[in-house]
Amino acid sequence: MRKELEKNYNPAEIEDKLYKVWQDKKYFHAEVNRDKKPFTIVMPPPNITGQLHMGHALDNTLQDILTRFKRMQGFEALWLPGTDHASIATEAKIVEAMRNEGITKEEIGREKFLERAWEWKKQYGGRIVSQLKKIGSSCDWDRERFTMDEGCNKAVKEVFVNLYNKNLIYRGERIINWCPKCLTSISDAEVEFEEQAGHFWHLRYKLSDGSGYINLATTRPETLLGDTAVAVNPKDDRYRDMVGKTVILPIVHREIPIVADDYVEMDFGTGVVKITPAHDPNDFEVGLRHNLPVINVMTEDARIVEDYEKYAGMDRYEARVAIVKDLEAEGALVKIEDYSHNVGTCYRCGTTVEPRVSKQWFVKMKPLAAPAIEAVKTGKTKFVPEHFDKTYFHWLESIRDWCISRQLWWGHQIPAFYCDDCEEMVVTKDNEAVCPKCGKKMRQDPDTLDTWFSSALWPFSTLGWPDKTEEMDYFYPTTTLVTGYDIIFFWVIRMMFSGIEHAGEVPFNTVLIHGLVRDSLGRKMSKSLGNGIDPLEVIDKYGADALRFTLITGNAPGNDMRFYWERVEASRNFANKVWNASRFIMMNMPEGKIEKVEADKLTNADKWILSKCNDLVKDVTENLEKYELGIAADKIYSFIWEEFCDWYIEMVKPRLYNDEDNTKAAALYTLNRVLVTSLKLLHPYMPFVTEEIFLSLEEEEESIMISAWPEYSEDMAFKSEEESVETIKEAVRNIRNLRASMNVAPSKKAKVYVVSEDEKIRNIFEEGKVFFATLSYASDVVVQADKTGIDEDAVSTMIPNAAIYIPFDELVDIEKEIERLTKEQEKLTKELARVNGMLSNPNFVNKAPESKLNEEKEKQAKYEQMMKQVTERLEQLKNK
RNA sequence: GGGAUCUUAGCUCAGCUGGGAGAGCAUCUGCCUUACAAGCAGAGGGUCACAGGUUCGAGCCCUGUAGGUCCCACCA
Repeated sequence: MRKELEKNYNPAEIEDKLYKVWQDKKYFHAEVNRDKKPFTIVMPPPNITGQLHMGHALDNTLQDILTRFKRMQGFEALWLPGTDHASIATEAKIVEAMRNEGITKEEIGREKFLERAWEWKKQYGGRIVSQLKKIGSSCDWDRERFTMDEGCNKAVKEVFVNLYNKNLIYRGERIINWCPKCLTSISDAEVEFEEQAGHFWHLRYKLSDGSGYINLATTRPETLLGDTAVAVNPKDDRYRDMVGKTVILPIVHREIPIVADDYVEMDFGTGVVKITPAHDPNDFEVGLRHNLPVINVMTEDARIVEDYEKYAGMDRYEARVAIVKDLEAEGALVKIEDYSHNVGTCYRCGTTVEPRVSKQWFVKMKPLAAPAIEAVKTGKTKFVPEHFDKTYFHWLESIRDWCISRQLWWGHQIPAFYCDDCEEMVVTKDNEAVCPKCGKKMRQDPDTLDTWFSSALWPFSTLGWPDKTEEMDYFYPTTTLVTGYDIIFFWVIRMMFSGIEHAGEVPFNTVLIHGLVRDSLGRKMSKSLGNGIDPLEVIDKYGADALRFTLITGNAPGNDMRFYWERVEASRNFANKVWNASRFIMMNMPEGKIEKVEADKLTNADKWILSKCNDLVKDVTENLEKYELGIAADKIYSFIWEEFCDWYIEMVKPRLYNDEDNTKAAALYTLNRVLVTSLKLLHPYMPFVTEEIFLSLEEEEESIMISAWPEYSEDMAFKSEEESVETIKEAVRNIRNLRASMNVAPSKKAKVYVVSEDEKIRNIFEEGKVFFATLSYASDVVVQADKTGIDEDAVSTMIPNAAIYIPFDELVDIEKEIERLTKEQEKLTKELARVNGMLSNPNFVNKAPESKLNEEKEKQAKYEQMMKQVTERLEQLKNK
């Protein structure tokens, strides 16, 4: 007995249940299977501290659609999930939690801190995973990984040592971006610039020889403590004589040189720059060129160092106020101007970055970047949409060395060891090292690696690399990477050069880029604005299928989208539509298996929808293969709703309700076949509702998600039947239109005459009489070759090669009828003018492709014929 | 300063290799027609930002202009 479905689709009741079955039956699991082709996606690992947001929902829906599609197509589809340790973000959260308890990480020490961190991971790492399951992600949880698990750890050490041995990793004292709040270095990519309102303090420095002053301006007067020079442009005539002289630095009263350097722009400000090598990356470079001393004036947390007694311990902004005041007192302050400029901030905490000179580890980027550029240039890896490759190239071409060491505890500790006695350094995969010179046990570098160092290895570290595993051999390179454009720099680029360098091949063939999900006003969803919409709330209210469908329709790849509840509602309505169509079909379905009906037993209507469905299969498959997920979804939507529900199901009703009808079996077969095919095509998008229906409908099948993807079949292409039914649809539409414009109630049925000299047309209407009658509210349909017996006052409408008359007697208003037909005539006149214009243009006739030419000729014939009909009818009415 | 991208119906957006402008929502008019009112049948609504060019033909390709968004960049 087939299960009866509820009147409305209720996602909440079935989603978790279905997901559990899928998981228990291991449908998500992939194994090396040499009989099948692999399809691989590695999931961008969400942070363990994170909670599911719309970005994850979109990202994972895209991946799930591709995975489910390929799995059904017969690929060994592996979607490998995992989480990221997110060093800075996680450490910051733990430190904060500890602060609330009144303890610091230094107090409990590294070991105890890491214990706590792992505890935290255990507690919260699972949260995001369970949330990913709520949206239906069909990833292989048996292969779930973590960027700090044993395997990843091994890969990280391997990579570090390899790069070090190739001289592609080095340690050095450089100026780096320092976050005074997170108390760690961060990479260039982790600095976000924001426009801030500030000031320009115009200062004047006295020349040591007493010959005058030099004026300059600065946005950071507090760094003056660390100034070691003043610079001008060598071509600047105004200052040429001063180069080589010295000035007295106000407040500090240190004597510093005036140097000439190209870096200085002559026409900006006074053309003079104060040089603070320790606190500005450009100044640092100038300092190197001129051998200037580097004077660090700030502590790790951006307070003034003890050397400057008066300001010692002051925060950089307090010191600014104090120093400006003292400059004024000294007569060195000329004026203060409002000025807004770009300030670098920490992408994690938003604190203004303090450039700082310190000893850090770096990856030498140029040699690694070159092959990564090449791989995209030669098409080994393609971006979708393509234009994102420009972003990729630009970044890689102008890349600077990557600072990878972090002054944090949570992360991969750098595998470098130092001897405290002889300063010897060893880089090794071993967990301990002994000094090769003095035999003493060495001390490991306390720093950890940038989170992105380990995520860069994700596509192969998760497959067992550096070991030569079967998985690595079979699933690598992965097929597709799905991610947002906002992390191309952080992640995609680093995976690319890492994959090429270490695994010997690009990590993925295609990078599918998507945009951001914004709120309905187009703003970024953020915690501080409080405008974020929780995907779980959406799922709760409307179901995961509705959320998924909303996220991938109505938007082109790579573009941002706005989130509207109305759109979710529309998606939910669609799920409900599918549900109800299925419910209707099941209500009419007899017990037992549906027998296949051969083509010669099918009606035109059956063949029409089967043929349309066949085309849909082809289109959707092609679109999915080209990553046009939104287009494919639109096609499925309009096929199911418009063609199948609004037309075919309505056409077929009289046959179902009449047990005498000898085409009933054909109708049932067709309904079933089209429904099952549509469900399969829809399944990657709406996995839950399709599965629930499929299981009630196809009792002998195990699950839609492991059923075979439909394939286009020549046997199901019925082009002439398609045309026949389209002709009848045209007639139906005209009649409905007519009735609506005349305000005829649907309950009022009327006789409909179809008049055509064309026998073929008459046959079409005879064949489709049953459904044509229902759809056009006809009490009776009469098909004939001429107008014999038709009331002169009948209303009429034309379709190509046929006229339709409805004798509405009392309702007919001849004047209005003439008016209506005149409008139709005008319309046809316009169409004819267009098509005649084209066909009488010799350039068009000579140059246009033949198919286009024929198309237009057919239209011309059609319009001429209709014109003739309309004109005749008008004559007739006017002569009355 | 450089680059990317966008400008299409009242709103939010589709529109694949150039061949008669589409969807959802909103609006208007009828319908409780035994799958669905989360529905059905209809209707209105667009100089495809602007100006040139290529082409038989341009929303789509090229050039320029205006406006918006985003990314990158060391003008203190």
